[in-house]
Amino acid sequence: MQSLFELEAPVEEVAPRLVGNILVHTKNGRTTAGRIVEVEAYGGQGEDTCSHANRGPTPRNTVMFGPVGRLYVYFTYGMHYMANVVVHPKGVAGAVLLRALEPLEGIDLMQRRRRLSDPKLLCSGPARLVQAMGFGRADNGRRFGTTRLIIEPDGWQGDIAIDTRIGVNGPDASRPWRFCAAGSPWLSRPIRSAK
DNA sequence: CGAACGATGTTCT
DNA sequence: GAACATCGTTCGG
Repeated sequence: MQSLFELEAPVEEVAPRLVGNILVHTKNGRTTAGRIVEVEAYGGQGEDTCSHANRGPTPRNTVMFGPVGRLYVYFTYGMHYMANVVVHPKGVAGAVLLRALEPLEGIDLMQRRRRLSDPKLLCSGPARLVQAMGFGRADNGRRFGTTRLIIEPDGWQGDIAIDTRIGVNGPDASRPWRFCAAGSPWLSRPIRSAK
């Protein structure tokens, strides 16, 4: 990723721009990669009741407040990790949750990590893609832009489908902050808003 | 099909 | 003590 895609902008503007780019992770000499097809935006302190950052900094969410271009990994539901790209719009916290990838490279390794062969189930969900890509707690705060962790532009030009975020509650749950590659067969769930 | 639910443990009130 | 940015399985129509 050359210029971090101008990540220092409002998170709801950065999030759709990340769709179509390729997430690349190299671990123990093996590379897995996938096209980002689904993301969600999460805002800063006092801006978004659905965001971990809403109530201010805590031990868990410190990476969200930190420098731009880092990976924010957290643990939830007693068994799952999820990963975000940290965005830094004008000094406030913000992050883009990675919700689904189209598997492109290292699919055999993804299948081993997931203990599944069905390609549709490898990266179509925030906890699934984290497992397939080999992310974990140790990757919280890791910088993008090294050979180990890259977001690669790819010239992808497709339509963005917009929806409300999945699995959140509260006043801001109805914000249209879920951004998907329109028509992609790799989404975690279908687009609902077109109903 | 879709809806319901249990697993499982960290985080914050 | 409750909630949790989920997943995989089971159950019902």
